[in-house]
Amino acid sequence: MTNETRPTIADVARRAGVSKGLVSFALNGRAGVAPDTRDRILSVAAEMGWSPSLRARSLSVGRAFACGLVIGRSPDVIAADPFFPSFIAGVEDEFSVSGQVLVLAAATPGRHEEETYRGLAADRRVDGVILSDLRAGDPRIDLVASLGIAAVTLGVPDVDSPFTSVSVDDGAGIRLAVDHLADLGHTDIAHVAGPFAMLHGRHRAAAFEAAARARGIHARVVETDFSAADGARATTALLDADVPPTAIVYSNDNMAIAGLGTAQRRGLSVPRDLSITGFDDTELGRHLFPALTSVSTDARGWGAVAARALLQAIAGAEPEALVLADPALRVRDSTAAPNRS
Amino acid sequence: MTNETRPTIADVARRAGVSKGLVSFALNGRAGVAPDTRDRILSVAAEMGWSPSLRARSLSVGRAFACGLVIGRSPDVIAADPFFPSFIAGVEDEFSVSGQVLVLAAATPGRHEEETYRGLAADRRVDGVILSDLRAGDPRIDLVASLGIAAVTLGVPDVDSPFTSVSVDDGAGIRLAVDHLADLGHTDIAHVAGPFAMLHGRHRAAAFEAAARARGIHARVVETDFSAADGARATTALLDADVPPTAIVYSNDNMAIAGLGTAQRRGLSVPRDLSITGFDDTELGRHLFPALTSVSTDARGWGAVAARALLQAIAGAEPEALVLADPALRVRDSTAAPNRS
DNA sequence: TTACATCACTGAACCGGTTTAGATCGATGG
DNA sequence: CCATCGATCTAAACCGGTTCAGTGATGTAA
Repeated sequence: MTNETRPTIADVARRAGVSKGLVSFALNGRAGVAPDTRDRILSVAAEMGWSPSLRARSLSVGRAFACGLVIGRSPDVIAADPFFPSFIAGVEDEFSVSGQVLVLAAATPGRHEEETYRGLAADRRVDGVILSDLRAGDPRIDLVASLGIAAVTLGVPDVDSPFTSVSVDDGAGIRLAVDHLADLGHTDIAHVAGPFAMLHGRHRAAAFEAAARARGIHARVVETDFSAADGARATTALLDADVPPTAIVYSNDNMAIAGLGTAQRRGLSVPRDLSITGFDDTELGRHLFPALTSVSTDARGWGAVAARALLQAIAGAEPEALVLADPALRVRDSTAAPNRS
Repeated sequence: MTNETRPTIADVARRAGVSKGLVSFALNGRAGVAPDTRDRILSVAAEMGWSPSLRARSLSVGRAFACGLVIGRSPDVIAADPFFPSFIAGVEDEFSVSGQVLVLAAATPGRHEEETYRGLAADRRVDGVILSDLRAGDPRIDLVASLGIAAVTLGVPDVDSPFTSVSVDDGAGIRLAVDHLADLGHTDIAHVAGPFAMLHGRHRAAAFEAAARARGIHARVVETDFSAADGARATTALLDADVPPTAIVYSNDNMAIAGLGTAQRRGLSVPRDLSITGFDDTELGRHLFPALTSVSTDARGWGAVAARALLQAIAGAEPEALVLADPALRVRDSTAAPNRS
């Protein structure tokens, strides 16, 4: 147990022989403090091991020094998705150097998302939030705006938004995959998409159809909820078709892995009988047999940029539209020329 | 934008014609308030849409109403591990009903863990922390104790600890896997273990060796860092042996999946040539080919129990040692009798 | 020499709650 | 009839910072 009474600003002021206010000025580097006085104050503070109470600061300046991330997917789907951990690591890269902290809230099905945001705002727990998994006509934009807290959206919303957006052209990633398969000679490709209710699910599907059209390829799309189970189901449905596709572009690695298992279970050989591409480029995909061709995005970098943008928004910066570098395609062993036997 | 001036306790007091103190008493359900006065105060408060400022409360009662979880693994390893998301969902199950909030901090290699804890404590950001991934002689126990914040450990530390521990006998899970394989006729089983520096990695390895000894089985253990890459490397090493094992017990699903890919890449058929078991029972494992036999633990339930225990510890409860239900083995298609050809 | 800035600093109000010491008042009891 | 008591309520201190108006002292220009 440490001695419970930490020094306060008043202790420092007394010891340095100045007023509380001056200590505050010295600490915050504000003008109007003589250089040698400042040094004396700071050294006394250091000597006493004083650091300002965040709670008191928080009350007087009216900021929480914290930002929130509400995750709206079900735990199972998050658990299988490598995006959030990497993204969060990126956010921390930024926050840890700026004294901010990340508050995580999970809005599981039982606990509705809106209350979670309202709760965070009612308590003024956070100065801003990161809105992920943007949906079509996402009600959270207006909700968060009306709650009066800052925000950054991951992706460009399809409704008017007063917030900075940070996005990746994941359609470009899908196009890379389609072009790669077309170059290999595939003419019948399917896309196992994420939920159309989510903007990125919808964007990727649209990019897929556009890329396929551009290459004169027969395209079909199956919608899923992003889970491995649904990825497997979609794969089964595609392979059950009268004339199944010769390649499948999945919208995440997790479903691609489940799809690979599904194809193999039916006796198909990948990539001989079916080519497969993933999205996320997870470490795991590299160790499958065959190693998964996948679209690589920089989730961690995304997190860092989003965090930085959010801090600027909290500081009052004008909203802007940030776009990250395009994803890249990592070609491995799960794609090959179609088997024309 | 909402009107920025939210009502304060003084507004409510004025409108209800009482003093600030009495509003506080009424709100916190303390004795000494006449029933009808209390009702009047509460209805005025509700009518004005007042909720107490968490910041002010935090300053005056000296609590943060938040708990921390510091994740010490590298983002890649976390990304592949379904434990944390599920665990966090469980923590949220508990926190969301008790007005607590979870502060997540990632101590990535660049940013040392100790500073992260010190930072959280220096700012009094959190009232308690959850210590996960316990290590041998874990220095965090003493550190956190000296920092004067409450804590709960996931697993029983091997050093004296003033904190409540919440644990699962994951050794029991490993034993189930070994017994299952022994029952199938395997006499030479390997274990791809987690880092021995982590207590659960060590425990599972010890349980493996004990279970193997009990069944008269030739046992070998390879240590890894829990990553898919290391799981693949360990598998390669095992299969390169003069006489390779006929079954491998992995200490997480992620490595088991990488191991499966590695075996298949060498032309081995699972389970005919090699039986494989995982640990975590991830959704993905069910959709592999072959579907993965795995040890199932209740990470979400663990999170809920740990959260509850931490709240009690913050409230001043005596430390105790909580043990959750034993894990179960989900037998699927990646295990079979050894091929004695 | 006077007027006026400027600089360094103090004192007090303020953020919005909680908590404690005491005031008021009707009821009880001897 | 007066002392005591408990219930109800108020006023003010307190948590630990930030911020702002104002005070002296010093320097500079007229």
